[in-house]
Amino acid sequence: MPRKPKAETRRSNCPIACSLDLVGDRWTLVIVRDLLRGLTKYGEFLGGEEGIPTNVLAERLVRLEEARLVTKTPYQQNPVRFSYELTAKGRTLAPVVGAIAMWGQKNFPGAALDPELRKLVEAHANS
Amino acid sequence: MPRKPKAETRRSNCPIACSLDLVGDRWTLVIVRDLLRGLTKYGEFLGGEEGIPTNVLAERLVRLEEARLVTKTPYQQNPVRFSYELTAKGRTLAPVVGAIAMWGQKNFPGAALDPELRKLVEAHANS
DNA sequence: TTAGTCACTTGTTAATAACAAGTGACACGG
DNA sequence: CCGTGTCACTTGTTATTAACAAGTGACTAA
Repeated sequence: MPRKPKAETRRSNCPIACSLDLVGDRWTLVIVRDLLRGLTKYGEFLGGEEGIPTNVLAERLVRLEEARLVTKTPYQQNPVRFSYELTAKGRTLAPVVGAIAMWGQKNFPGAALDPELRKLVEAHANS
Repeated sequence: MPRKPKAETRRSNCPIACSLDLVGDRWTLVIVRDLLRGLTKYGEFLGGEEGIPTNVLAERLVRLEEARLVTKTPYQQNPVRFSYELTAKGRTLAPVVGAIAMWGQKNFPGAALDPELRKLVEAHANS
């Protein structure tokens, strides 16, 4: 069951399409949102109010790691436990998460952004 | 043929999660990209270099219409043909498409943004 | 009459997501 | 030492969605 042909075939040279092949799904950017908020542990992501399925979370984390947007480092031994953090490259996603957050706030009545996250996002937004 | 229960259940009140439920997939924002570029006809979207499957395109267009991001209007009779255009609300997606485009340009070597689109995106970006 | 275009729709199969349960390594309490 | 519990996953199974292929209806032009 070696599952890794991993063709890495771009469907086009458009930067939008390329980006969407990596982060264009319902879950990846909510994980990035949580990483921006400072969450680090598997169980913390799992416990979010959206209720991400565990296998989806595990798969996305390895994908983000492979793309060098996230690092996985042990924060304790016995038993070994890992913490996930955004790399510098991963943090450059903040403006896209911010733009989406702004758009969502305007267009979904009642939707409110975590204040901690809002500060982070406003640091990148200008207007 | 019961058409749609249409639960419209938000998985959370987070504006990011809400937005991703609407536009968080591999195709929706490439359609929006093409709309921003001024494409209007079904066949034009279908003919893009990414090669969107026709049933996916049809489904996304009704979804965008239902969300009032896109209007569908006949531009000729005999036979009737439609043109698709962004609404004012739809055009407010420009900053998120722009942020994604910028990110993709930085992170996918060789990816180049359509110049026409770049102008549009730079009008919304500041930095 | 025949061929062709456009904008879809309708299958059918392949891939992915969602849900449920299980696993291994350890810590702690009795 | 033994059972119970936690954490971070993995493995299966079913449901939903995407991809691919083909067909349809309303025309136009030859």
